[in-house]
Amino acid sequence: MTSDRLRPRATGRVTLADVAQAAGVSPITVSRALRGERAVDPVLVERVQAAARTLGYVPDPAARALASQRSAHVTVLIPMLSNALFVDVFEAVQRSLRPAGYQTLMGVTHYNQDEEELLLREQLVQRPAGLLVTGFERSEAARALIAQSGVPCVHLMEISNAPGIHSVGFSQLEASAEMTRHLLERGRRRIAFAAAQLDARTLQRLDGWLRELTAAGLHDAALEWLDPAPSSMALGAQMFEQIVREQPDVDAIFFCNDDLAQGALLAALRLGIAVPGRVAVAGFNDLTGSDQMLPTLTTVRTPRADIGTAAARMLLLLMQGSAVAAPCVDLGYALVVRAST
Amino acid sequence: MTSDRLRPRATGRVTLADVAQAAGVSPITVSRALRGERAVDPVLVERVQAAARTLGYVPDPAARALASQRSAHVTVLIPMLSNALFVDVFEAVQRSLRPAGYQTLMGVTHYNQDEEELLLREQLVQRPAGLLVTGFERSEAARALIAQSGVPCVHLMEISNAPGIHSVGFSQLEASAEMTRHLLERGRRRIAFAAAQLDARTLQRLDGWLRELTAAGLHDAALEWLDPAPSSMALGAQMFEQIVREQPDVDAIFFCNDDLAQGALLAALRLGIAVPGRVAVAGFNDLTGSDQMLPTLTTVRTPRADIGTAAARMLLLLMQGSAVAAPCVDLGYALVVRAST
DNA sequence: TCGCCTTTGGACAGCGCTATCCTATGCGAG
DNA sequence: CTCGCATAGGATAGCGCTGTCCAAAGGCGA
Repeated sequence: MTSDRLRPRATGRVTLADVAQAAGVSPITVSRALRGERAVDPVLVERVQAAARTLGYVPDPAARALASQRSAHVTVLIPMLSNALFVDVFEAVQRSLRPAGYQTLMGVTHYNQDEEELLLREQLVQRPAGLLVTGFERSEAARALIAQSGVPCVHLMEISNAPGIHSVGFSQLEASAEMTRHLLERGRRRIAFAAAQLDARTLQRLDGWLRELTAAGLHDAALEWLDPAPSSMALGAQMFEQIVREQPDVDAIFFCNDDLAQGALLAALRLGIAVPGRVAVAGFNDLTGSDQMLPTLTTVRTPRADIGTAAARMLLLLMQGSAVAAPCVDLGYALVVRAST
Repeated sequence: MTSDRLRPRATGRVTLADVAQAAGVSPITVSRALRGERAVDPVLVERVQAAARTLGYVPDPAARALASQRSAHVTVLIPMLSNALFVDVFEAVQRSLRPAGYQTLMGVTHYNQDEEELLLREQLVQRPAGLLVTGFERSEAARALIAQSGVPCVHLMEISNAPGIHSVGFSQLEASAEMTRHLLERGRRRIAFAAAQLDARTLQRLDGWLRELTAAGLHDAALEWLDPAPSSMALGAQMFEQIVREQPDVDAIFFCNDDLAQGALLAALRLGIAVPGRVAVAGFNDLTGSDQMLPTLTTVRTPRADIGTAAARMLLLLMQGSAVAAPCVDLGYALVVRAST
């Protein structure tokens, strides 16, 4: 006979031991049968599952975490919630992870490395089962924390072929280069690049634009407009006004995010500046509303929901210890040509 | 002497016992000193804190949850992430709860009662320290789950004076009524109400509009435009076109959310319909971009960040067992009159 | 001075689960 | 027929912390 108690738990909770008693097996067998861990006689599995169902047994995550030294939590670190981009990624992640029994915890770094490091420290203490982080730009200490923790980690948004690194994203640089080529093909020659929130991805987009303009022999430092402030429609409007005022010969502006571009389109309407007649406007990410603007906004559709889904799938594999066939998944992007160019 | 082990833990983790040994006290004293629980000699507290700092001790949340039967998690249930409204509430909540040592877990119900009930079930198993839910509209079973769990719960967005209920929000009905009165004062007589995503709050806004129009003797069922689809700029544009086509004498449209109203303003531009000349347009929530529209959008500013902050503060009190002076906090709203009316 | 009550430290016994080791059984090879 | 090995169930011992009870020390009124 097993050693499980006969008296009910003080807490009133249905425990493994209760199920074990009902099924006439030992608690450890219940544990194994329910988790599908090790081989258990199918007949017993059936009996255990029936007992668990009858008693309404639900495993206690805290006890499980304590005994096994790992939780069923996945921490997702994203830069900002006000950018719909990351909200979409997060929701896709959660949608994939929840059915697999994982809780998703969101940490917002506000584009701040110190804050990210602190969040990482706080989260790793909880022994998350997995980690999802945005991009590769972080402090040395943060990098070390991740590596030392041994927690499986997948990087979002950008891609890298570095050994041991798992990433799901697309080439920000190539996406930006493609948009720049599109503007060149439309005959634009004075193509400005306007960016806010100067994080790593923004700068990669800057590089893509730079590469193409340089290749075409059309680069001019006066065409670079970088503002470290957070991205917003208001800022886009303001940048647009400034650019057309200070560089009247500009015939296209490539904004590094759609919210800036949307603000710019509205500013153009206010100022009576013809788009794309006098100046073409392009955005990035294909956010909500870009297809409603006047004119509709040409942009780059980025696969943010797919990134979330694929990253979650990869993390699931890593968490169960499986090998990942392709540790670097490039989901690409799509140029969406609308009326603004 | 105490019974703490001398050999290091197998996991290599610094435990309470290690701190106890270093400080020369029993583990339970360390526990109490660190939590500020019960009275502990200030001298010992000092010594324990020093030892903990030196050893880099961090409490294990799983062990704590198992022993105390409650976690340091707070679950926030919101309807939708695509509505910036809830994202803002959530961020404010997290910002207030994190410094207090609580983890925030977000559950998205997609405006679906079954999904909410399932989420609640999943979450309550984890014995969260607190619960934040949106509004009062939920299944009987969900209500019972919350009540039986004994987990402190604060309701967001709407307010109620019902006994035992804790809520932070504002009167959706009064806010809507105020906007309707504003339109009436502007001389509008055929004021349509256009809503999507027909949840409880939307319907309260409908009631506010209805009350004022009825009071003014101007109600007409043909002015009600309700669409159960999710709210979006595209839908707003579509509704605008339909309304002006089917009810050409409409001289104002009050949209129940800013994204709809923004879409409507853009549709008006496309169609060459003068706003507010031929028809005034009003929104609700004062979302990003409403101040950038052409014309800028008249709307109701709702205190979403404040709701998150105040709700978190109230929950913190409830979680520590304190009495809450005012269980129903009305944070009000502000009519923001801009150019579209 | 005695007895009672308050204050504060500690021992003990779990919380509910799983990692680890051990044992019993069955089967094929030699 | 024996040995070795694979398979599957179980006993044991925690994981790291806190709730509960107990005991020792100190304070104070009668």
